[in-house]
Order: sequence, then structure tokens, then C-alpha cells
Amino acid sequence: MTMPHYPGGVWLVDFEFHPANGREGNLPVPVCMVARELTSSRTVRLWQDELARLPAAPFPTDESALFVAYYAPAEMGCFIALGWPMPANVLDLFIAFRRHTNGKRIPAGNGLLGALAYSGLDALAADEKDAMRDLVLRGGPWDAVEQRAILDYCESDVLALAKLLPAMQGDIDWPRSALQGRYAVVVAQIEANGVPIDTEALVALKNGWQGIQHRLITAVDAGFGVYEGTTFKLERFERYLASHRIAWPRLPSGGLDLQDDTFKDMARMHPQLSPLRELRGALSQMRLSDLAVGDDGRNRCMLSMFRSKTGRNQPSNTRFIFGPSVWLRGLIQPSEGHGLAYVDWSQQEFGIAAALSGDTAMMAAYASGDPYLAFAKQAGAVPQDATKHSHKAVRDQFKACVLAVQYGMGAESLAYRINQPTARARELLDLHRRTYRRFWAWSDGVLHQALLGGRLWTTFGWQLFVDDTPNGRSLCNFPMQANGSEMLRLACIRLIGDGVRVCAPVHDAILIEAPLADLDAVVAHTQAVMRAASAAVLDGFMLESDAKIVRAPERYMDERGERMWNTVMDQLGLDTRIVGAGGTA
DNA sequence: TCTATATCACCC
DNA sequence: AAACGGGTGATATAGA
Repeated sequence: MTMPHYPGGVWLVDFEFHPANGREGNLPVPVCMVARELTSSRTVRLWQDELARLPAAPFPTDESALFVAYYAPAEMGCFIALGWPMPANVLDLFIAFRRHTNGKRIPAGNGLLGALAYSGLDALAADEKDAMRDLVLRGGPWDAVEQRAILDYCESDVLALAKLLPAMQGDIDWPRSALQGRYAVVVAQIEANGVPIDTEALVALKNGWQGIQHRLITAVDAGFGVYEGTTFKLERFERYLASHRIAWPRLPSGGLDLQDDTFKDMARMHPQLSPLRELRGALSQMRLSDLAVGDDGRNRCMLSMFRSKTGRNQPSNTRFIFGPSVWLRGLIQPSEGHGLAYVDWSQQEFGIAAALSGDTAMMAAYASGDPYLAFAKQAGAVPQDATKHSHKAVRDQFKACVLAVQYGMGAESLAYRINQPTARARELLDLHRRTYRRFWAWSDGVLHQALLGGRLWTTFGWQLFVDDTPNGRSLCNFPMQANGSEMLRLACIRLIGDGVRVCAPVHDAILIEAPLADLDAVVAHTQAVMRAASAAVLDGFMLESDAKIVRAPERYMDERGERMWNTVMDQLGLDTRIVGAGGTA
């Protein structure tokens, strides 16, 4: 399919903008915009005061026209800030470029300059681009010369789009690019919503964290002398080990193996090491200063859609509240009168594998609600009336086995994980192969397709090119992860379309917010949408979801982080202890 | 003193 | 070389 005809024009658009008050986490403030129609070359150049006076974009944005941008959520964020209606048809050349080159080596990155270079087109020099970006980010006021320079720079990007679009036209998956464009719009809306944060706790944590670190180190390191300030010195630890005659595992490079797992093992033999291990865990890196929280207390950052090979979003771990350790999620707190729900697909990858492979036993296991226990039953390892309580240990092993299969893990690694002999791990993996024969035939077929055809793709057209050093585990996992990413996008589009306040997508989960009075209904609707999205990707097979709900003034908490959260809050003298978990549905 | 690399921790 | 998929990012150490 070639590009459809758009009587209202094909509009290539770029904005320059900076976050309000120069603070990450705030909505963007548009500085200028340039729009150019592809065939007529009609061009609109507007400065921020002129933009602010317009009730809508100064070009058609209805069904008759196509809006083209490079990483469109940026432009859409400016539309939101200006209160303009969103374009009906969006083509995002960033998405098109990622899709067209996914898995291939690219010469100059995934930015606009990289896409131009890939197509053999020339562009503004990168350092010149950086200088102009800095000028914009500096914030106003800009004198007449600067204004002119910024507008010219903005227009140069639009001219670049005008060259890039014809060059890429044949590589664009037209019907699918429309859906991906809708997701770009939705991403902007989600970014604008953001995640509500308890800013008081955040400030207390920022101010108190250094003190807590030092107290912990002083208390524990007295017996070791391996820290210098807050840094663990390898050299000092070597000395400690030598003087205590402890033989420590080493990496192939000869250096000490400092993995937490290793510490755990060594602490078993030398219990005096346990406090040091706990200290290392507690001090794990955390740069709260980068968490992008706006003046209104909402965490907003670029979600970096389609960044990963599987099409997942890949936001910065420091800017996004779902990036750092789970205990920091205690900072998430619904705004007054509101509630939040973290709704995640249950065993998403297992369900996708079952549906795509058409393995009926696997589908039945998924439908049972507890695939791990169902697998154990199907394999004859536990009686039919077994429960997750009566056969917890066996279920845990079968669960580990299912996860191992999803990532292509071998028997050795699985054995290590479940603390069992390799023979037992091999037996479990064998049981999986025998119980889910159809899945394995399909999975082998995926690998063949990848290696012989050089390409894998999802139900809705995301694709991966196989490089010259193919990793079979990675390729076999692609359909699960990439189709999971696909259904997340569909669900987000539907939810935003239905007026649900989506705060964040988290790979296999969606955080939504609603007024307390509507919360239960919105959660039910979200779960229905997620079910429908899975059916759309999986030819009718439906995946269920779990919802974790919190209501203001409760805070959100991941149970895995509860202990650490309480410890830190006690140290800070803050009365924000979490007692027990929130409700689930 | 700055940068590159290796290693590690964290997320789903 | 290892054999656990997709990531971001901090930190320690080595090298320039």
C-alpha cells in the first residue's frame, strides 16, 4: 500500500519547546512552530505569542489531512499545552524508522539526523543542532536575532522531514503506521497526565537520604573498614578478605565477584559478612534528584515509545517513578479525592505463548487462573486437587520452569535458581516439552523463520530484523514480549479514547487514576479494555488481569518494597508507614 | 581529571 | 565466551 491521498494536505510539523519553569516534569511550553505542506510547500512559521492566540492548529487536522512529525509525542505535548484538538491522522517517522531498521546496525542513532544519514540525506551538523537546542532550553526571553535563529532551526527540521518522508515512503507500513500514530498521540496524553507523587515525602527523602546512608555505613562498616565515604572500595575489601583468610569467588577477569548472589553464598559460610551484604543492598543507587516531578506534584517524563527491539517503551530509570527500586513506589499517592489502580495482565507472556502457538493444553493451563499449578497437574507431578498451598514447593519449581522456558534458560541455570540438582531441572524442562508439544513446535518454527527469513513480526506489524550474530533465546522470546507490547499500546489507545486517565504504561501493566466515586467502575472498564486488547492481538484469546487499588490518602506500595520503605521512613521520622497491602481485584 | 569499559543492581 | 529475554543507569577502575 502506498500513501493514501489527503485532500487537506500532508503537514510536516516541528515545535521547539522547553519544560515550564525550566523544570523537568512540567508540561512543555511551546517556543515556536513551523509547519510545511508537502506538495504545495506552503509554510507557516509562528512564534509562541502567536501560537497562544490560536484555538487550534493553523492547518487542517481532521480526517482529510495527515500530520507528520519525528517522535510525535513531543509535538502532541505542545498541542495539549496549547489546548489544540489533536490531529486525526498522525504519521510518526521516528516509529517508521525504528520499525524499518529494528535489529539492524544504524550509522548515526535513531534521531532525525540518524534517519537522514541512513537514507543518505544530508542534515544540519549535530553540534549546531545541540547549540540551538541549548538556546531553546535556556528559556526566554530571546532577542530578535535569536528568535529568527530558533525559527530557522525549527524550519530546517521541517525541511529535513520533507526530504525524509519521500525517501522513507516505500518503507512505511501504511495501514499500521496509522495505528502507531494514534499511539504517539496517546503517549503524549499519558505523559501529560503523569503519576501523582507525595512531594512532601519526596522532599524529606531527598534531604534525609545522605544522612541515612552515612548512619548505616558508620554503624556497619566499623567492623570492616571497606568504605571510603559512601563508596565500597574493592582494594580495602581485598585486604579485609586476606586478613580474615577468606577465599572469595572471582570473575574470569580475576576481579572479585561482588554480585549479591555471591555475597549471599559467602555469608552462609562466614555469617559475619551478612551485615555488609545488607548494607550494600540498602545503599543501592538512587538519584532522586533526577525524578521528573512537576510543580503540580506529578511525575512526567518522556516515555520513549518503541525504544526497545520488542517495541516496548523505555523511559529513563531515574526520571520515571517505575524505574528505581520498588520501595520508592511508596512515593506514589493519589491526589485528593482520587484513587489509583495498577492493573497488570496475569502471566501475560505465558498466555501469549499459549494463544500464538495454539497449544490447547497451554491455553487450558492459562484459563485455569494458575498456569504454574495447572502445568504441574498436567505433567502429573501433583494430584488434580492440589492447591498452591498444599503443593507450594512443587508449584514454585514449575513456576521457575515456565519462566525459564520464556527466557530460553538452560538446565544448569534453572537448577541454580531453584537450588536443585541439574537432573531435576532437566526433568522439569523435559516435562514442559512433553506437556506443551505444540508450543515447542511453534517456538522452533519461530526460530526457523527468524534464521531463514531474517525477520520476525507481531500481529500488528512491529518487526525485528535478525542480525549476523543471532541469539536464539532472544528470537524465541520476541513474539511474547513484542506482542505483549502491542496489546499494551492497543489498551492505552482505547482507554484514553474512553476518557480514562492513564498515568503510566509499565510493560504489562497500566496505572490509571479516577475520582473515588468512579474508581471501581473505571477499574472494571480498564480490565475489560485490557481483555479486549489481548483478544485483538491473540485472535480472540483473552488474557485476564489483576488490579491493585489504592484510595487517597493511602499511598501506593509494592509489597516487595514495604520493609525498606518503613525502615527509611522510620529513620526520617515520617509517619508514612505502610501497614499491610492495598486491596486487589 | 576526564572518559571508556566492566560489572552490577534494578525494572517488567 | 557463555548460554536468562527486553531494558537504564550507577559505580569502580583502568587508561588517556
